[in-house]
Amino acid sequence: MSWATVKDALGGKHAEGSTITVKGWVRTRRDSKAGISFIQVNDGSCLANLQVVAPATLSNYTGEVQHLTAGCAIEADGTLVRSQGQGQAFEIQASAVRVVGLVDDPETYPIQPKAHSYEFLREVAHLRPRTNTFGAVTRVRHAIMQAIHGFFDRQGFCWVNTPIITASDCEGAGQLFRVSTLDLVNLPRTDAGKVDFAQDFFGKEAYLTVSGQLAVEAYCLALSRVYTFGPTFRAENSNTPRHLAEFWMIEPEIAFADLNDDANLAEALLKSVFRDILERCGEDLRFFDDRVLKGVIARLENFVAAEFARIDYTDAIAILQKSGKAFEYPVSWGVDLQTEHERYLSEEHVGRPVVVMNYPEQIKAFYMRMNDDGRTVAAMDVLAPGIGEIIGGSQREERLDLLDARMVKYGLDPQHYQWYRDFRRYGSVPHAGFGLGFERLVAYVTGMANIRDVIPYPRTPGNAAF
RNA sequence: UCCCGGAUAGCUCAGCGGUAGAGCAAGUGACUGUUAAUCACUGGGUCGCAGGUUCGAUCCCUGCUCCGGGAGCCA
Repeated sequence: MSWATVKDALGGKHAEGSTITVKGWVRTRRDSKAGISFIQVNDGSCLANLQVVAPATLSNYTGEVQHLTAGCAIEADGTLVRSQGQGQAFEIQASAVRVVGLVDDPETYPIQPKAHSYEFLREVAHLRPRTNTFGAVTRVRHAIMQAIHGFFDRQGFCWVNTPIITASDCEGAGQLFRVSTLDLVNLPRTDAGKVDFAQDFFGKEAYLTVSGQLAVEAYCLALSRVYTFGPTFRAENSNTPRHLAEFWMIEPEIAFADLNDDANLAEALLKSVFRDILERCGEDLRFFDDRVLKGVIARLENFVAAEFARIDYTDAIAILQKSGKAFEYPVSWGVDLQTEHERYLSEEHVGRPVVVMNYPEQIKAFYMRMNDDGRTVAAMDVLAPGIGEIIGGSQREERLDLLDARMVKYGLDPQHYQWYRDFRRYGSVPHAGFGLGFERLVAYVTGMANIRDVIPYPRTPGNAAF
């Protein structure tokens, strides 16, 4: 590109005194009757704005420059100079300011130079990337994605693109979105009166994926180290700051590995990503620390520095029972841990990330590996202070007879999982993996409290706007 | 889905049984190498929707819609 980014202009990538062009959107304009206007320009390349100093001698000064308002798109040519004012090292002494796109009606332009509520900004999700917060979220989200791919690449993993449309009638987790081309108001019927899915696009019932795990296990048992990273869909009526109907999930799967290897991988991944972000996203993180959540940087630094605690579910239950806390949900062996229990364990009892391992088999999915005690499975959850469950994973049941037994116990027909059972028939090996909710990770890194504000266009029950 | 809370100007909010206010934003002017500049003036509202009570409802009551917080489900 033949013009300079704001990031490069402020970051010393262009020589002082050189003539450059910048292009971006006006954040604010201040006029001085001494004969100049100050235009804060942002192009999203970084958090900071570039101050364009426009002299009254410009031919379009009174006609255009003095009518610039927040949101207008401009190009400015000028000399990069040290700023005479406080607040920025460099600025542009403009020789020309061209208006590329004006704001039709400044009074109703939603993004004003003031604090907006997140709730309001969700209603203008197409314009909120123009705010400091959403610009920073977008850059950090990108950097996290790069950091994840970078980590796996260095570790010899292959990124496997598992299907988004699936015909597996039970992937194990959550309500499914149906995918169909049938005419809903005139459904084809079988003689028995049932909907005739044989006439549907795929010749059978199909859904959006709730997990790529079963599909990626096939590649794990050939390439040893693989992961999926893609959109995931859950049709649950969840209305919380931690749930989306459409979100992105990372699911690594490793062969010749047990639950401890799995926990080691989870710890290494998270720490590697946080280290990268601390190193790469300093300006944006300082903004989050200052304006969004005090202490978010220290939280990341502590996360990187501390060893994860690891406790058995059975021990966790004992700890909770001895805590003396009056929990809303009573604790006993066999119950799933509630949010309040997870918070106590990670925030109060150990004060750092904790991996809870080996859960009762009846509260976990059919594919998890039965432990030798006959009553727990090799499952783990990673609980982080301040966000709760961020990772859920397990060692997979690699023994066919035990897998079949668990399927039957869950009311699943092994006939429907022949391809999945094949892995256990042909060169089966111990393997393990986990699921990491990408938006929960972004929320944790940025300190944003609501997951709807770390994805560009959130999909939640009753809301698929934009 | 359950429990709480909310909906008043473009935005953030205050207010009151007698047909509405502030700050910011916008427009105009003054002033100034300014930093979410400052000052003055101006325009801007079916007080979420539908019923009910009342002489009169933005205010009280009922229903609905939407939003937020907490919980469940989970990543």
